[in-house]
Amino acid sequence: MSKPLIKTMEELSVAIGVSRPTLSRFFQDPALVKPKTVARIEAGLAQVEYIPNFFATRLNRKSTGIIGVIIPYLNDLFFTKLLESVEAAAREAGLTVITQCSHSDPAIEARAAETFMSMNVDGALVAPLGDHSDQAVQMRLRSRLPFVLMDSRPKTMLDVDFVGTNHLQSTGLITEYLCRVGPPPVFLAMPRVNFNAVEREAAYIAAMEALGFEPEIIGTELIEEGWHFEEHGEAVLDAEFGQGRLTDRSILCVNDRVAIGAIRAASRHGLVPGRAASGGLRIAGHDDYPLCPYLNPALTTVAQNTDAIGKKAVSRIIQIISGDVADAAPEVTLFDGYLKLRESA
Amino acid sequence: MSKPLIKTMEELSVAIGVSRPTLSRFFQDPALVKPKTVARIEAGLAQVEYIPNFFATRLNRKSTGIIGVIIPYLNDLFFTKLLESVEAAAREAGLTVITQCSHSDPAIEARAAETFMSMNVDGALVAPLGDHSDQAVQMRLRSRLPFVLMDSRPKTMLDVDFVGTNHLQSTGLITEYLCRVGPPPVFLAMPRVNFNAVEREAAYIAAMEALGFEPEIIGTELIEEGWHFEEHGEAVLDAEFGQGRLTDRSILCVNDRVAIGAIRAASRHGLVPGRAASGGLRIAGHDDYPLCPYLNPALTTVAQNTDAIGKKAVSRIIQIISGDVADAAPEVTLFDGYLKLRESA
DNA sequence: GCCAATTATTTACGTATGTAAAAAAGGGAG
DNA sequence: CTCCCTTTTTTACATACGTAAATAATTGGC
Repeated sequence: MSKPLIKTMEELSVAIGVSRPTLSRFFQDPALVKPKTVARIEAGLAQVEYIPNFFATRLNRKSTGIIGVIIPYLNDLFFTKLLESVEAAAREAGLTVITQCSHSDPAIEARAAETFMSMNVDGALVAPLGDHSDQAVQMRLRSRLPFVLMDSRPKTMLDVDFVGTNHLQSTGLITEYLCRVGPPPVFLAMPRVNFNAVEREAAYIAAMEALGFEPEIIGTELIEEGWHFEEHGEAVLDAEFGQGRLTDRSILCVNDRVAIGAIRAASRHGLVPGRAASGGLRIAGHDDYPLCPYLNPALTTVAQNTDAIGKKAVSRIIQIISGDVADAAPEVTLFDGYLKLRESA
Repeated sequence: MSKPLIKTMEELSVAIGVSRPTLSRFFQDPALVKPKTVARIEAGLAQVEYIPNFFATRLNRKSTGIIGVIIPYLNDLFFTKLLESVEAAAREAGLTVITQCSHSDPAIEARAAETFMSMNVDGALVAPLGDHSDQAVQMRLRSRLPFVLMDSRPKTMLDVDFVGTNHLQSTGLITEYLCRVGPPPVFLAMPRVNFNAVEREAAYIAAMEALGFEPEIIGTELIEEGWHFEEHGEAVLDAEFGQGRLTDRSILCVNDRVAIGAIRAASRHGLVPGRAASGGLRIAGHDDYPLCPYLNPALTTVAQNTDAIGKKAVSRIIQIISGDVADAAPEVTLFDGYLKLRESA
């Protein structure tokens, strides 16, 4: 039933009767070995169980064929979507991806970066934690190997390859939409610990001013330590609605998870946000979180093109790895968001 | 600004003036080296940039200190929650975790298993894909290294260490609850590609029969290729409600993501499921998906103790690794679910 | 069937670190 | 101050495989 287990290429070479280096070349690419020998090796391989040691191969090769990916949270479908896209693109390119999650902890994020350096990964793709990221470690990582930032970019790391969403465009788009179909929106922000959040806030202000409206921003103070997005959205609007405020306004949430909380707050106060709503309340989000179509009401939002972001991040890092970069000039790629009109606004 | 980069322990040893093996022991545990020498090494380390090579260390150590984790999907917060728990427990135990995602593809799952074997990981924690899993590869993995199954268990792998939820209890609990507060529930199942789904279905039947009710099951036929849970739930109930059926019944969904679709279908038909609902429609789920409290209505469900499952899986694999297992007898640990009464039922 | 050119295989060395056994250093008692 | 014992450090070898250069085998042309 179970084939004899062979641990090293050396053993395998005596078992099959081919030299070890030939086997090494076979495992890298069978085309490098004479077809007749290939057949002999494959016949032998069918008789035993052997897998080349991952560490030994990576230790010796010029290139490890690994790209390291760091994402900040796991409990957010936006990042898992992004990760799916990255993994798919990497797989297609024949790269192994090692993912590490920061779990909201700068120390863990820093250790992940060190792990990647110690692995001699071909390149690193990182979606940073935010303000709390240990930027010294990030810069060290960047200085040592091909490095592409994804999703959000610290103000102190502007001179870095980056792939993300054009928040000026995306937030502008939804702001304009909301202004077109109803009263100018209030912006439901969040504590300013996240670069994208701040950027969206700024984009909202710019769009409002361009349209001649007065920006109004709520929800920037931290309500409770250890908060989550949904909780935050619900808490802020619960307080507002409780005082009878904003019940007939348009509310643009900094992201969909906050909007989910916002919708919940609305329903707790007997309000039904919607385009044709009786009271005039509208709620919109940002990101196109996978569950948006299933909310009640279904959430109107701006989609981020996570698929394009992931693909581009991988293709860019491959480009840097292969060395055919025009200059030392970092490339910044921003994808446009697109409206997802549903029921809530 | 940037310290001189040192690539090998050898270089470091001449730079500091300590022998390489002493450095090796220092990096494994500074306590193995004389305090005076430790001070000298640390002083030297502060002057340069050096990180021991990940592959070289793992290649040589008796134990790699790595546990491999396989999860089936990334786009499901249940698994990300489980993964968070596993990573936290592993970190506490000083283990490095390498996670691979199957992306619903048995071939990828199989490759992940091979990667772990080629890494000589200390142990593997796997949440299998389901029917489609390549069980030969899994069994090979299991035969070669400490192996613990999480979340769901193929019928062909009963003789394996397993940590999961007691679905007989959890599904029984919610079934009984629904029977107590309203009409006996219909079970909204799904195509039988998932072991847990089948188990919950069976548990539902058992609970209903024990209570003297006739089980009713819907949604087992596949409606569309490439379906997702939410979509499935919505499609099945949309069809039912469209024909005027089930609108005043209790509906127990095989999991929360299906329930999310179910609630959506209800709302599209103007139905508001709830304990005090006018029409008598009730909807309940299983898992306590993180967004349940924010749905409209908030979803009543049975929570799986993902935290306990993750912790136990890690402690069990550590136990197997350290070799102090009573017998070759695999251990099966099932955690009870607990009711989360909210609004929908 | 023989020789040169080409391709395939092997020899020999390299990779960065772990580890057992041997050597050296240190520390305390007499 | 010396000797013995303990703790550190070093020497020497091991890990599993990649790779350039040298050697052997193969093929095609004559």
